[in-house]
Parts: sequence; C-alpha cells; structure tokens
Amino acid sequence: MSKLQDIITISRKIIYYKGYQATSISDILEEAHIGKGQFYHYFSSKRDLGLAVVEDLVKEWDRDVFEGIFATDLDPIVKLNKMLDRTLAIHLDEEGHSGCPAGNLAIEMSEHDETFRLKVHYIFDRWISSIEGALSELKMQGHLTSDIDAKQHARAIVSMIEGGILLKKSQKEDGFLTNAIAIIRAQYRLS
Amino acid sequence: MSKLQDIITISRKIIYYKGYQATSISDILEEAHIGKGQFYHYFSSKRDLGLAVVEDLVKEWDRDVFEGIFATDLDPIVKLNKMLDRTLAIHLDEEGHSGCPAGNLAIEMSEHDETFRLKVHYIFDRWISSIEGALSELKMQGHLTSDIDAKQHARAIVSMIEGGILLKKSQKEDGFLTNAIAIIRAQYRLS
Amino acid sequence: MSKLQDIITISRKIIYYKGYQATSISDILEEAHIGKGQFYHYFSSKRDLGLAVVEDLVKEWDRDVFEGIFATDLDPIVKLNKMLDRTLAIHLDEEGHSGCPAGNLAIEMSEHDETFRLKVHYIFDRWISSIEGALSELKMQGHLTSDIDAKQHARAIVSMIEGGILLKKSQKEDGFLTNAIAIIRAQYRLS
Amino acid sequence: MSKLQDIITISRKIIYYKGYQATSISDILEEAHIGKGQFYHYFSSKRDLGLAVVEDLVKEWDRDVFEGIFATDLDPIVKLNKMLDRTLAIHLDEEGHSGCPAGNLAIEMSEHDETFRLKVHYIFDRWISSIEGALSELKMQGHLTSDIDAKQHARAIVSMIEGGILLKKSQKEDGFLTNAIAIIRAQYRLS
DNA sequence: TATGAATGAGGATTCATTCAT
DNA sequence: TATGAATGAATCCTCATTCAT
Repeated sequence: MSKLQDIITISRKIIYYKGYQATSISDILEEAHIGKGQFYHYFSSKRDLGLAVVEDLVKEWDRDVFEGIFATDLDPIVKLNKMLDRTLAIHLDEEGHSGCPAGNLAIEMSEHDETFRLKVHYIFDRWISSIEGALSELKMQGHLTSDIDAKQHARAIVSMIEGGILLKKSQKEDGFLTNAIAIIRAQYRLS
Repeated sequence: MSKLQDIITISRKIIYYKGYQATSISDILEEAHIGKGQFYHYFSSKRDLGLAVVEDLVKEWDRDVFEGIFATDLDPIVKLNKMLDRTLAIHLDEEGHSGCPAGNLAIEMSEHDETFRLKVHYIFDRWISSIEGALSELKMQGHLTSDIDAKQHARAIVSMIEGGILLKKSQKEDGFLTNAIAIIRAQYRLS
Repeated sequence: MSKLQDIITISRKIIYYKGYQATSISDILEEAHIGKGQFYHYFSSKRDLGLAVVEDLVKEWDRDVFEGIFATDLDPIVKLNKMLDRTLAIHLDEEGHSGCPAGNLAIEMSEHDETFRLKVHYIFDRWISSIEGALSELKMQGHLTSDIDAKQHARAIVSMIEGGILLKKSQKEDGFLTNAIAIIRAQYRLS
Repeated sequence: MSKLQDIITISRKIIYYKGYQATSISDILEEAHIGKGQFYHYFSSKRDLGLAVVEDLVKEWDRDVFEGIFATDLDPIVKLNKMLDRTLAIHLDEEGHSGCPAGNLAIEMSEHDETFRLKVHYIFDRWISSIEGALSELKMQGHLTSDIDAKQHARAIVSMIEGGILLKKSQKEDGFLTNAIAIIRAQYRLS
C-alpha cells in the first residue's frame, strides 16, 4: 500500500472516531508515524486531507455498494438484502460504534464547507437512486403493489437507516439499527 | 430574561449552527456582548456552558413536547400530529437548516463525553417512550392492529425523523423531512 | 508607557534592525518579555503590528518634523537646517546603522502590501511638500533664484538624503550621508 | 544557456521582485521547473544561490557598465550619458518597478550577511569610482570648474540615482527618477 | 459582578535541507 | 545528474483559562 493511501486510511479511522474538526494533524502524524513535512508533502492542508478521506469513502461506496451490489444483475431482493447485510455488518462490528461515516460528516461539515457537502451528497444520492431502481424492479415483478412511489420509499429507507445509526450511537443500543432494518425487510417483504 | 439565560440562548444558536467544537468562547462573547470575566462568572468552562446548552434543550423538550403535548389528555392521534407539526415547523423554518440540535450533538459528542451523551440520550429516550405510549393508546382504541410492537414502531418513527433531518441537511432538500413525516402519518393513519 | 506602546516601540527597533519579514513574533515576545497570548491580545496579526509600527513612525514624523519644524514660523533656512541636523543626528547615532526606517520599509514592503506602501508614501509626500514650501519661501525672500522649480528640488533633496542613507548602510561609511547633506547645504546656501 | 545559469536568471527575477528572504526555494523550483535534487546539485544552500545571484548582478555590471561604458575611450560626457540612459531604460521598463536590484539587497542583507554586503559594496564602489574618473576627465577638459571634488560628486550622483529609484518605488511615480537624472545632467552640463 | 490583561499549550502550516533511489 | 520522499525546527496564530483590579 502506498504511503499516501496509508495516511488516508489511518486518517479515515481517526476522523471517523473523533470527527474532522476534533482530529488534529498531530493525531494523524502520531498514528501514522510520519513527520509534519511528509504529511504536507502529500496534502496541502488539513482540508485537503479531509477531502481525500471523503473521496476515499466515496470510492469505497462506488466499489462495494454501487458496482458491487446494485450494478450487478442480481435479483432486486438480493440486492437490497445484500445492502442491508453490509450495513449491519459494518455497524455491528466492534469498530462501527461511531455512527455513519458519511452521516457524521454530513452533520459536521455540510454547513461549513460546500465541497465536503457535495461529496457526501453524492453518496446519499447514488444510494437512494440505487434503492429506487431496485424498488422499481420489484414493482415490475409484481412483488410490490404498483401504487408505491419508488423514490419516496427509497428516501424513507435511507432515512430510517441513517436515523437508526444515529440513535444507535447516542443510545448505545444496537437495537435501533437492527430494528430499523428489520422493519424495512418486513415492509418490502425482503426476507 | 437573565444574563445567564441570555448567554445560554445565544450560545445555543451558535453551537447549533457551528457545532460545539467549532464554536469558540470568543464567538459567544462577541455575539453576547460580554467580557471574559462575565462568562467565567456564569460558567466554569466551555464544557460547562455546553452542558448548560444541552440542559436548556432538554428543558425545552420537557416543556414543549413531553409536558406540552404527550402529558396532556389529548387524543393520541392529536398528540402525534402535534409532535410532527412541531418538528416540521422547526425544521422548515429559515433558522432550521442546521439539522436536529439533539442529533447533531449526539453525533459530535457521544463518543467524547459521556455526560453530553446522557443528556441527549434522555431526550431521545423520553421522545420514544412518549410515542410508544401514544401508539399503545391507539392500539387500545383499535386504531392500530393489536399485533404491532409499540416500542419498535416508536423507535422507527424517531429514526425516520432523525434520518430525514440529517438527509435534509446534507441534500439540501426539504423533501427528505416532509416525505418522512408524510410516510409516518400514512403508516399510522394520523391524517 | 502603556504595554501596547511598549510592544510597538520594541518591535520598531527590531523591525528597523532586522527588517519586517525577517522579524519573527518570537523575536518580539522575547525582547518584550511577553507571551503569545498577550501579543495577540493587542494585535490581530503580525501585519497588524507591522502597520502599527509604521503608524508610530508616521506619528513621530508628524510630530517631530512636520509640526516640530516645518509648521513653525521659523526662517525657512533654519527649518531646512533643523531637518538636516535631525537626519544627521539620527543616522550618525550608534543605533542608526540600519538605514532609513521609512526607506527600508518602502523597499521591503511596497510591492507586497499596498497599505504599508501608502503609509510610507505619506511620510515621503509630506516631507517633500514641506521642503518644497521652505524652498518657495526662500525664493520669495530672494535667497534663491526665481527660476528654480521648488517641487523638483524638494524631490532631489529627499532623493539625495535617502540615497545617501542607503549607501551609508551598504558601504559602511558615514561620508555618504554627511557628503549628501553638505552638498545640499552648499547648493541652497543653507550654511 | 546552461541549466545553472537558467536557475540563476530565474531566481534573480524572483528575488528582485519578492526580496531574498521572502523568496522560497519552492518559488524557484516551481518557476524553473526543476526538482529539489537538481537545485541542491547546483547550490549547496539558499544562501549559496543568493550569493550566485548577486555575483550574476556583479558580472552584469562589470560587463555592461564598467567594461561596456566606463572602460572604453569614449568621451566622459558620452560615458556618463550612456550610464544614465541605461539606468533610465532599466527602471522605466515594465519589469523595473521593484527598485534597484543592488539597492534592495543592500537594504535587506547588509546587516545580516557580510558576504552579501561586500558584493553589493563592490558594485557601488566601482560605480562611484567610474563616475569619479569621468568627472576627473571632465575637469581636465575644462568642462567642469577645477575646484570640484570629483569623489564627492560621484557619490552624490549615485546617491541621487539610488534615492530616486527608492522614491519611485514607494511613491509610484517615474518622475522621481527622471527628475533626479535630469538634475544630474543639468548640474554637470551633460546634455 | 464585571473587565480585559495575561498565560501558555496546542494548532495548522512553511521551509530549508537531507537522503534513498 | 536528477527525483521527490522525508525530516524537523520554526512560524504565525487560536483558544480555553486564570488573574489582578
């Protein structure tokens, strides 16, 4: 792995846990075992690193969720289940206590930095579109009643997941996320 | 209004907009037109102010939502609708662009400071219990089928609202919140 | 003397000797025996201090040269001689080896910062106007031939003084300045 | 042109415009399109480059002014006029707004680095000697009265030129230099 | 109560220079 | 010759907090 990617990966973990503002360059230097000069050799500023971190997140979503799940020719039910499984896996993991990486940045950065916001915006936008696509397929298959508004429901699904993750973080109870996902599965008869 | 409450109110606005970490004492002094001495007369530290701000939020919820809505003997449908109306009113207001005051703090502070987390925890907890109570009433009235798990649904409702607010902030589209609330109303036949 | 004026006075000395860019905040803190916080309590930035220093210089000129010499009703010959005496006194002093405080800043800052430039511009402008006035008086007195262009000569006088100071600094020979001033005195029959 | 000379030429321009201290190695690398390694292959330090730049200036003066003008067997009036013409040409050029390259370094570096100072000292010294020589020739020709002190006047001429250039930079008016030179021409009946 | 001067640790960033390749 | 990764001291600046008045 390149040093640059190395720094991004380590920074992503720290920023995920501490938040972007609360993370200091020193935190990163220490964890990555590099000097100030090296950091600024790769990144022109803390913001530059921050954007690289979000970009890394974007790429991961593109690869794992959009290309890896929704762009395949799997059955829409399988797609949606895989996406929900992935979400659960990530957030029930020992390192998944800090909420949604995208959602955290959305809340912390949206009002301060439009560039950050747009990158997070892209993730949510593509996520919703993908779900909308799958729901539309389900409608055509007759699995869902045809009067359903796929876009509205896609938005509701993502809202419930994000809300579930947020509450899980604040209430320290996994149930908030598992419950949200169980309700989604029930609602759209995915299991 | 007392000077103390004045400072809290002003700080709450700034912290709501900027986030707790990104807000400096100076920001508050400037906006409140006070000096350092006065600030440290009322608060022993920034954290102390932060906690007072969350406490202020807690009190507002206790007054406006729990006592003002759920503790009354209104019809449960009316209660839920009033709560949803209030949510919409706050977040569609010009000053409501920065997300959920409680949710923001949940994300920003939960991992750093247990005292902050517990205060936010209390808000969400009481919110969910109140909704759960209303849903139970609705079940008893026969308005909802009796196989419904009130607690799970209360959690789902709050999740969807919080998720809707989060996405509204990041995607800059009111639709995320109005949609979430419309779906809730439809789901539980509140309108 | 106030702490603020204290810092300005100390900074002026250091900046005079080292130059503005080469002077670090730490240099000033050390010499003034103050902490960073105190410095930034009085000045919002290094540039802010720099401007205060030039402003201090401007005020000194206003007081000592313009009001103290040229605005009086002394004989124009006396005025010019007093000004030349003052120049010599300052630059032949042990602490006057670093050139002209205004000229140094003119060279170092003119191209970088218009605000600095304008303050220095003001000093030179007023200096030249004052000399021009004195020369005009001399013309009216018949001390100088009437075909002389007072403005041109005022400019030439200041040019020769500034050039003399510059060369004195570089060549480390007082003669450059004393010579320039002797020539001026001879030229306009001031002694 | 060799790479080394290329770097010196580019650096000279940047240092002339920005000043030595304010010029960073990176500024030079960028403008010269070279890497760190190449730079430190040619120069052992920033100071080393700085000295090479002044040396380049010295050589140019030796070639263009001392050998090209004063060492010829031209008439002293022609010599002096050529020198003044050259000065005007350089400083009225679009790229001549930043003052006198030698004078700037004199002010910025004289107190900090004796080696820099001595190189600038050499330029001024030879310049003055050359003018002194020409004035002496003029005296012998009877063009100037014999009671004139050639050395003093040579110094005065350089002082007025340097002062004129300094004021032109600070006051942003070409008149300061053209005026100084016009007065010199008039004084010694060069035109 | 209130002021604002003072402290000093810590933050982001720059920069000349070295070194492995 | 040449590259650019790496170093680390130093720079400007912020900020929560304390203290004298």
